[in-house]
Amino acid sequence: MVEPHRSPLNRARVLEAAIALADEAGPDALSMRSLSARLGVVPMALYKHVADKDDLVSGVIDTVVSRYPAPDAGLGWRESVRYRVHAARAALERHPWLRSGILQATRQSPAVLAHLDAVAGDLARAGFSYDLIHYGMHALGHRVWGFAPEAFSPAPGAAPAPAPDPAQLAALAAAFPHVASIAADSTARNPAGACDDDAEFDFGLELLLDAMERLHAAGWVSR
Amino acid sequence: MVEPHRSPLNRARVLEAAIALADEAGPDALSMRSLSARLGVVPMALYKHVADKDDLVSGVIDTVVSRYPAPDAGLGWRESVRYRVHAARAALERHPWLRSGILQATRQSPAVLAHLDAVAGDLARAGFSYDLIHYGMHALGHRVWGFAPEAFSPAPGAAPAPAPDPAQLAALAAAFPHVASIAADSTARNPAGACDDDAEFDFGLELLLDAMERLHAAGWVSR
DNA sequence: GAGTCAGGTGTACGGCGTACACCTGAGCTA
DNA sequence: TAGCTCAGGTGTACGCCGTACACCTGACTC
Repeated sequence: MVEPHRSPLNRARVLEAAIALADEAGPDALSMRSLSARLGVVPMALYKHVADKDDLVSGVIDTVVSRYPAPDAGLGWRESVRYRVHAARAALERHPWLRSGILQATRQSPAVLAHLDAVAGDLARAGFSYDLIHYGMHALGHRVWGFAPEAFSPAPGAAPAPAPDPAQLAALAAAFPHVASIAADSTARNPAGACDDDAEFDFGLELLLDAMERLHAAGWVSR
Repeated sequence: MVEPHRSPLNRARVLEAAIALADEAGPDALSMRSLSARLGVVPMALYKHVADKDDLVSGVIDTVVSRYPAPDAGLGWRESVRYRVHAARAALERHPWLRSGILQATRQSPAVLAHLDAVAGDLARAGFSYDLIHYGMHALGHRVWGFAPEAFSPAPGAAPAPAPDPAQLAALAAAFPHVASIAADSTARNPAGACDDDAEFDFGLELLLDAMERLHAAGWVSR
């Protein structure tokens, strides 16, 4: 019945399959049941390799983050941090579900810690105080993972603008004039209509790096 | 059998009960079934007042956000924005589940739009260009909702440090020296040990407001 | 007095994570 | 060689979830 000598599962193969499944079908499709089906195995078999669902997604995050490339050693702190953040952003583009995974996983993972440690190390080597590094990284927030903390569209995979009829749209513009003006200004500048995600992301990133540079030079101390 | 003339449900009462339930038992306990039980009604009855679960949580968010107080009209743009952001933060403290709700809800809500519009309005009245307002609010990100985009502990309600044994801790410190140094520096400054969330939040907020002020004065334009 | 209809009911389906008992076969030891 | 251990896969079951669909009921209208 069983394939002769089907090599036994292990954690790495489970995680790899989970990544592939999420890539193909999105984060919601990553269930213990569908994953086990993909591996030709019964759902409970996964629990021999993974403590629970949370451990699974933490492991997936860990696997992906552990593959972030490292910047050249010779780079300045700013280029180095930027490189790491953009590397995270690039991974996010290849695995859009990563965002929800990072938001969902609760177990701390070595690779995740290593990424944070590396960013902190870039700053420490440049002479930043750990006090400033600490506060600065909190200010950076999710940006160190390559995505901005969006206040607008919480779910980036949701319905893409349900074609609002003009009357409704006019009412909206009247009720929320400033939001409407932002939209108008934005489409005037970029007729394609959508936000320029990359530009906005880099705007925020450089803003914060600038600020940290200035505070470092000024000998900032907390409180 | 039924209570005589039990007043019929309506959307507002459903949302109010949902808020109370979330306050008492957390966001995970807010299910259609438990909510209906609380209202003495069968689960499907809720669907007469709410389109689906997502509509429920969107409605809850809308209700809470619509109660954010408004700053005095005479305030400067900076005080006004700060007031709104801190008002959101205060609401978050009263309803910790709000964070997960905001992250989870996908339907756009009038109150949410109004909050964003109000912040944008504060800036617009001070003469900021909509271009800068747009980019600036993206940089602010979730901070306009009163919570920082945490890169460290994704789930603020999770296990509170599982008392790691010293050997393990030393190994961690060796593997992640910069993270360890940050922790050491932080506990040296604040023997209580924990991060000073408020100080970190305000640090990031003021950083961004400073930057926006400077860019505005310099006549910044995107691209 | 018949019709409409808002609002509450009951049943059911298909999904989820996972506890628990069990089986199986390879590898070791006596 | 007989028996043991034990890692790894199985099968069944439970309790939860959101919600589709058909139904009932009682108030209000023409």
